[in-house]
Amino acid sequence: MTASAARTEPRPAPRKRAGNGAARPNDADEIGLDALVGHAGYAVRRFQIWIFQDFIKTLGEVDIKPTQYSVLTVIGANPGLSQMAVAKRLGIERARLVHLLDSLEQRKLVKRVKSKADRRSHALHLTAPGETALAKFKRLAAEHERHVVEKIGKENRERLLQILAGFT
Amino acid sequence: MTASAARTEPRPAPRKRAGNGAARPNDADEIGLDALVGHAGYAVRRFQIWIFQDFIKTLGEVDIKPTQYSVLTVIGANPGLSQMAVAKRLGIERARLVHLLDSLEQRKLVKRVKSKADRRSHALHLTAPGETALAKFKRLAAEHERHVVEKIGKENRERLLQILAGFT
DNA sequence: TATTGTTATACTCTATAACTATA
DNA sequence: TATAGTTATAGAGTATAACAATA
Repeated sequence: MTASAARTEPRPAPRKRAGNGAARPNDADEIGLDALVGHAGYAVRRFQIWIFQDFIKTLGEVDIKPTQYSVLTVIGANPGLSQMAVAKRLGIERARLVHLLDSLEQRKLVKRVKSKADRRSHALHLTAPGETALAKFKRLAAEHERHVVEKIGKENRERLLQILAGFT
Repeated sequence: MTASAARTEPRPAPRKRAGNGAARPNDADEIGLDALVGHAGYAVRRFQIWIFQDFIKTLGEVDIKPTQYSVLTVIGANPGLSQMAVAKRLGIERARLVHLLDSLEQRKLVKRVKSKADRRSHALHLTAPGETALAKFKRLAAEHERHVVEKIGKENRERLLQILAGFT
């Protein structure tokens, strides 16, 4: 066992407070998380909420959410993709992608082109204004990414990306 | 610049495919993510989805979701907490906690006790069967945590917990 | 028969607002 | 006035199922 021993096992609850009239920690941030501190999922979820909130705020002026950004980015880098291909790649339900694309198409950022090879499917492309807009979104997203660096540090962000590289 | 240089800046899109009749990557996993690979939020979100799915599956036999587990754990470690205190500590809307507690109370895992100090608030406690059940949930959660280790490795999980320790 | 895009439904989660009873 | 718990509503997000057009 190293100094940073595995904390996979449930550890004894930190001194339970008396449930009686004694001062209970209803007030401050002295409420113990107990086993939660040993669960990666808890920290990851809280971090994910923080990071999405910052993304939404930073790209608020252009009204682009993380999922919309991911769809635009993938279409921009792979013009002609079908809706199924985008949905599978990003782990979005194809039924949901329909509504996402409806919105992006109404905003004239994306266009659905009827595929000649397979007339069931649509080839997805950015419009000319869509290309311009995406460039701006990427600049704002880079600004958001700098907020992440400010929050957890440059090296920690690098490590995080390396650790999670498998979850493409 | 080190070998693992910062990838905060938007990088040139990897060779765009021809949008014409050439083979488009609608089929395989050769679809480039472009700028998304440089965003911590994307990897974190994908990982968070994976980890929650594994948690839900691993604790499926006892029908406990991550949020329910977090509520039970915090009440177990801090008996007598008010609903507001739990909601604030875990970042849950107090309106939503009402329904979560309704469900947990119906399952006889938690009880709401009228507080004598402040008759507006409820002191939250685990029931006796709730204590027993939580012990089992913690064992299953530890099993889930071992799946995380299998997925990303023991050291990487440790590093992740350290990096995200601030997001309590 | 199977697949693509679509529509529809239901359930969860999030975000608000308003109400009540207490403080 | 303000707060704790509750109720209600609307909007995302997720999970399904079913349908039309096409393969």
